[in-house]
Amino acid sequence: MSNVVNDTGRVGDATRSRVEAVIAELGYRPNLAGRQLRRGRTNTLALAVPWVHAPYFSVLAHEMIDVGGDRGYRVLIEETRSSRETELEVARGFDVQAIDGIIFSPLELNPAEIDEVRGTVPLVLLGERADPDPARERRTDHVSIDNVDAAAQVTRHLLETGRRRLAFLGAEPPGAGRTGAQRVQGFLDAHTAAGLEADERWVLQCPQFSRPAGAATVESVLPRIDQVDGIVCANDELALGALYALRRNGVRVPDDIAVTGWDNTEDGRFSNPTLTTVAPDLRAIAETAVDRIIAQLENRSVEPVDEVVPYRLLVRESSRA
Amino acid sequence: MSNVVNDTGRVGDATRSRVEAVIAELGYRPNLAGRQLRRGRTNTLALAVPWVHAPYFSVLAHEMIDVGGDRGYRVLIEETRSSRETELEVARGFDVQAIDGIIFSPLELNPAEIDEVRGTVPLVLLGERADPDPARERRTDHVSIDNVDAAAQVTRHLLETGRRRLAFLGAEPPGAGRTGAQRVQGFLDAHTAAGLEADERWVLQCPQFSRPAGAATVESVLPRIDQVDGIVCANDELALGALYALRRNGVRVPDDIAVTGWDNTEDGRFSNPTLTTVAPDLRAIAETAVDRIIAQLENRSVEPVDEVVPYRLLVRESSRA
DNA sequence: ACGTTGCGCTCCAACGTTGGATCACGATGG
DNA sequence: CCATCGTGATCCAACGTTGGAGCGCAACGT
Repeated sequence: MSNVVNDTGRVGDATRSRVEAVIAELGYRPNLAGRQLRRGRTNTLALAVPWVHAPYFSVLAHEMIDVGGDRGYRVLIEETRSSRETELEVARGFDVQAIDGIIFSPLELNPAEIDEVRGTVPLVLLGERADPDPARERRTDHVSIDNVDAAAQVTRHLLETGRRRLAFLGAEPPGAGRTGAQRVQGFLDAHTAAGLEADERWVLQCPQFSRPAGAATVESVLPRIDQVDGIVCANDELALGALYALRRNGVRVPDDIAVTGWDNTEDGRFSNPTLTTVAPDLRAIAETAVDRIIAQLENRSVEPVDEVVPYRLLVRESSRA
Repeated sequence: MSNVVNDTGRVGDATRSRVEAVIAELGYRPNLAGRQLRRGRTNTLALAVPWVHAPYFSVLAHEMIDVGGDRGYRVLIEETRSSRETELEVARGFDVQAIDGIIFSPLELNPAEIDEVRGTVPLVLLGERADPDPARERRTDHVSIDNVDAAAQVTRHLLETGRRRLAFLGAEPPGAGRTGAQRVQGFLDAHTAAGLEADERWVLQCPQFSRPAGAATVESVLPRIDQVDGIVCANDELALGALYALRRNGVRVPDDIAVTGWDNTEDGRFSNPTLTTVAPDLRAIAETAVDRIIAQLENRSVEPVDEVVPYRLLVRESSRA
């Protein structure tokens, strides 16, 4: 019977059609638990992200589900809620047997910490590239765009269109390897390359990468906002929050201040003004990540890789000269 | 041993701690497949939505995951991609044994069609209320806000603030019980109640409830856009698309035309102008839905219910007088 | 001293699937 | 006519968990 369902073994034509008839008649569906128990595989991948409802992650989830489906895998979404505890659970390979592999977009943990606790479950990290200690040998697959490079390119774009006093919104302390830190690095690099010096007082941190946080941070520097003529934001949500706060206070974008985002979320494509942004190739990220998991499952290429996928700079109204 | 893990049966203190020590030492985690096979339960619910990346559904998913987690259930997301085929699979109770219950937000199927094909898996429908044949006996649980009532309230709000020639964006043919149809109904009801007559030529359909679709539909009626002074949209995304198209063409919101949305997505809270919207109580929807599934699982109250959860009208800039 | 009670430990079948091992049978070759 | 071979059907153990059945033992009552 399993030979008919899975088309294995030697089965005669007569028996085959007889079995098929019964299957159709009873509406038989193989029990996944039994199958899993026997096979030891679930054909299920987990995608662990901080929040499903963040625009970037919801689109990422959509792409992963799509790509996973193409490859014969169900993808289930796990929310870490930016909790260190939950992220550690994920890195350890939570719920091991129920899942064939984990695609993990960490927020609180850096690659070194993940390498330290990770088990044997196939794991691919998204979104971080820099490491606290770059010399350290990586043990885990990794997929992302070149954050430093992309941030430098946005910054150069603003400098080249005549903006001179730039702020950065969504910075994070260097050394921990967080996303915000890498993007700040590119921001600073671009200044140096242009023979300019970035003003450290305008490298601003935000409690989260959300619209309310972006708006609140801009509000807090409003008294001296006329000192800057451009704001590079670590993501679209911060940028949209910034746009909101600026508009509320009569600052015109892009006339008085240019604003750029990151992620190419749909909100930024339809916002007023439309948002200049860094557009990572999400499809490529999803495909690369899923394929790496499959490679690990098949024991091919045990060597951890560090895949860099393309991105594009999309210039829109918010940074017009 | 299972007696220790699950705290069942009679176990002495000595044995208990001895077993616990071994569990800790080996890092034992119960195998879910084995457990499921034995127990016949998975403690997993499926949430089936058209798209994960639509803002409304991504927030809904977030709430479901949260509420499900509180109740001891993992929630996994299924994308139907607005495919009739996939929706039928879901209604039939796809992947039965792997899932304890399904929370289903249908797009293409109406309640009657779902009742017809549904199996025995606990099922709760979201978002639709009207039925092609209201006299028909419902067989499936149902949770939503009162769409007709809410649409009437938005429309009344516009009429009361002096708007007189209103359009509706995102209509759907009546009779099929689709969301858009119910909201149009409320729109028409409010006109009648106010002793006015809605202009049928301004009841506009859209291919999808998305920003691009909203923008495209507004573009298509631009030549005669000065005939209206208010647009009630079937959701926030359509409304944001409309705002975009209007702005591109020099129509001022709310000065020339008022625009309202539906869903209270974050995009509408930070858009320019901010968007008047109908805010369904998502938390209540999630809690009610999950609790109904659990009730069905426990065989309590086999009677299908039709729960109506609260909503609020949030008036923002886009409909100011 | 023996029977009874009940606590707590050990044992084992069953959940459904799978695929190798085993077995039955007809065909072919010597 | 018997031995061999190949085809295809059937059988069964194993995956890990669970909870009831069964059993040993100590405490208690008579």
